[in-house]
Amino acid sequence: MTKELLADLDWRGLIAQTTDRDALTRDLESGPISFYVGFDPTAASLHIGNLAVICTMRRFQLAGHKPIPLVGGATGLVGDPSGRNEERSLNDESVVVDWVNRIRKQLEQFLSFEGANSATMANNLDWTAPISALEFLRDIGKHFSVNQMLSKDSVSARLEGGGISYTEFSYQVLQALDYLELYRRQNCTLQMGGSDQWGNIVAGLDLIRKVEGGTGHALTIPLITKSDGNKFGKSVGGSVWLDPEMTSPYAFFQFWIGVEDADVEKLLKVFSFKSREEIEVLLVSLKENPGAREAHRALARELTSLVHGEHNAQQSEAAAKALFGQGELSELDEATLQSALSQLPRAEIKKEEIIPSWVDLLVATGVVDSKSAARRIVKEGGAYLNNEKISGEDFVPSIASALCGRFLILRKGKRDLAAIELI
RNA sequence: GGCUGGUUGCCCGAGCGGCCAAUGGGAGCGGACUGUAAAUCCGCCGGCAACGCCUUCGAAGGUUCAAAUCCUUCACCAGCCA
Repeated sequence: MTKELLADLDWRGLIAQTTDRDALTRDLESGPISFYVGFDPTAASLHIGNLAVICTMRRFQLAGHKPIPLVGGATGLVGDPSGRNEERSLNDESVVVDWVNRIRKQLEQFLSFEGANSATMANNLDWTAPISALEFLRDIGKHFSVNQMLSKDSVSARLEGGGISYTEFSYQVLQALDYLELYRRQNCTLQMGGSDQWGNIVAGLDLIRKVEGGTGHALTIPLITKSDGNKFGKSVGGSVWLDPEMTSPYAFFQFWIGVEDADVEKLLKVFSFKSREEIEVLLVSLKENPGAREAHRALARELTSLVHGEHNAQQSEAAAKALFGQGELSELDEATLQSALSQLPRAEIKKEEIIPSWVDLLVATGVVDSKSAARRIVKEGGAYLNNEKISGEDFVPSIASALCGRFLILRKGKRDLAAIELI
């Protein structure tokens, strides 16, 4: 077992809080342990916000430990009050089932399911669904003191503010039960999560102690914030998703490229699997030659590759190069153009139909969500066709302007691109 | 269970019968400057067949020529009392 695991995590700023640090260090060094991280299906995809803890899981596995990614088929039906000041609205069961499957697939790509310390997928619905309400109250509920439950940050914050339903109030019990079950079934002795999960994790430890007389560990990682204090991971259209259908590999790549200088160091440490030495080299470059943006590029490359695969990462970078470059778009050959454009939001129109206005075309690609917004862009001087500024709200591209006879490249502002293909 | 106050656009938060698509701040978007960065400055920021029309101010009804603003019922929240 690598002894430096926790030290490395420290250096990366990935440890917010742990239970007895010495005991944890000892256990981690004395052999592989099983650890779990839960992900609730609150959307059809995981997003960048989940990535920090996913990467941390991966680091543990690379260090020889055995990950148990848990998808919350049960907890997702209830709703975690942590970090929210309002009650969630419940999602349909069928929707949650669908989301569970999608998220499970996404998690699989970050971990290895082979070898001595292969990962094991878990779903808390497996042990939660069979329990009757009475069993739950008698066997599990009895171990919880409402006084303690009320004092948890996640609950007390809600008592001050938006209130909390009995359903969400019970959430911590379910999560505690998860830890207990995994402790029993797989000798899982560590649960990790975002710092907002501390209370829930500790509830699990208490339960393990009361029911089994056992001990385990808790480790939380900090919430990743931007240098301006805002929540990290929001982009043009909202969250940056891991699902390529929801956030294209190109958009994903662009997200990292566009990160503020002040955040690069933190992001490299949190997300990159490069060694400390390699990261330090990049940081020197960032400091001495910021305009070259080498650190940004390395970050974007590595993460796009991790999430979307090497091929998509290269494609995205090539697309950015081709489309952003100072060179003439008309000089790009058809193959390059086509693969670059395949990364962009796009729409198709039939050649024999009348070509709609630039405004209509932009709306068709989904880059903006109303014609008003598109018109505004034109009026404000942020509208381009094939990298040439256009003016006039009624501007209609000509067929002759199509690159290679079939592509129109729309641009909104400095860096928001979309493609139209004439078919 | 009673009383009082609250529910406004992505978020916070003004408005308390017509001048309200609704002040202000934040976020976001466009422009200038740059390095596809930050800071700064300027502009925009419900929708549409667009000097007009349509849909928004918790939900449903009602009063009025006219309601986010008044009344009724419902839902949720907060505080005080029981």
